[in-house]
Amino acid sequence: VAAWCDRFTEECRRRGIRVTAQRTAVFRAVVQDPAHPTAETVHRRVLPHLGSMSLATVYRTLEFLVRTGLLHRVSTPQAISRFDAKVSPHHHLVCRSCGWMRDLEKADFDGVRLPRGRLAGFRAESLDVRVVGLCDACAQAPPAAGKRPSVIRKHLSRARRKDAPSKED
Amino acid sequence: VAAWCDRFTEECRRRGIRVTAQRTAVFRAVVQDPAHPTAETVHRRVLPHLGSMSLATVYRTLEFLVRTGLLHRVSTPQAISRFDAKVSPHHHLVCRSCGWMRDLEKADFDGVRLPRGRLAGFRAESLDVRVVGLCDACAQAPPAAGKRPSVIRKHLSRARRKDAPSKED
DNA sequence: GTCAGTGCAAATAATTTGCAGTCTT
DNA sequence: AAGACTGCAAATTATTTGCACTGAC
Repeated sequence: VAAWCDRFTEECRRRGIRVTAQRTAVFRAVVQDPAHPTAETVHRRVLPHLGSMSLATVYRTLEFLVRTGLLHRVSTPQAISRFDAKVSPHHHLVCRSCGWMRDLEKADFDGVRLPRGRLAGFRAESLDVRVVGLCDACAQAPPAAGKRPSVIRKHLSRARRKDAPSKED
Repeated sequence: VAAWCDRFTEECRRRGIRVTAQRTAVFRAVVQDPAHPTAETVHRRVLPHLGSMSLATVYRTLEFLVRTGLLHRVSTPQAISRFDAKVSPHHHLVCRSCGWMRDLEKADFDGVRLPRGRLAGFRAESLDVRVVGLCDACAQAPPAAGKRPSVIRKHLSRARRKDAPSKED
């Protein structure tokens, strides 16, 4: 973990990217969280280390790091961006209910190959296998009576989302 | 295509779901568009047929159809929801730049299996292979000088998004 | 006739941005 | 010192919702 952050600093220096406390903190927050945090989760995690950091800067920094290739943006069924510090090829487990994610090793799907001939007119760059389902917590959670867990966004109020998506620390 | 709509009507009747012009139109719009339209694209496509339909109803209807299992919601790198009328297992091609999507047959990745033992504490339900890259149009598009195509949302202004994401009819 | 379904406009929620001040190189 | 980075608050954009009305069964 610390190694990643060192490599991060190196990489930035090498590219002439300024190394600020905020950038380092954001990068570390993503590295530390295997659940692939949202911008808001990153913000919350970064605050204790920096005293203060605006959410806007978190967004700007995440965006910046994605653009420079130091982070990846991953999409979830909730249509809320999450971020991944592992930029080498790998796959994902994703909870369709809360958006929680976890990495799967590339080796878990080593046999998967691009289907030749199916990709006419498309420039394929990467292949991502996602296993979709329910995470532990959501599988246990009461099915909410008659309601099915499909109305996604509105149930993830700012307050609640603080807990679910990033269980581990 | 027409067959799908018939099956749609049947299925609704059987379940006691009211069949309205709007629902039929929304369903057909999704069926007809292999690029997996966004809510707004659906809205635009539905207008000529109905004379008028509010965007709010489009959202409500899409949400409803997803909840009843008649449509699937698919996530994109842009964090904007897109919809898919093919509810049987299959895979996707997705453009990382404009969000355009296309189906890949299940057969294209038939060898893919869930990695046993890797899924402890996770209730896997489905497996989705996504080939990420650049669609024809985005691959041709000028790289915008020094800018990389990563600042996603802001470049997809309402006006522009009308064109790109749903090329085919 | 009844109640689900719809339109409209206002409310939310995630994300972006203008501007002025601060800090890295 | 120069220009990149940040904070704050306001702006955007996608999506949802309250309420009154209409239409499907």
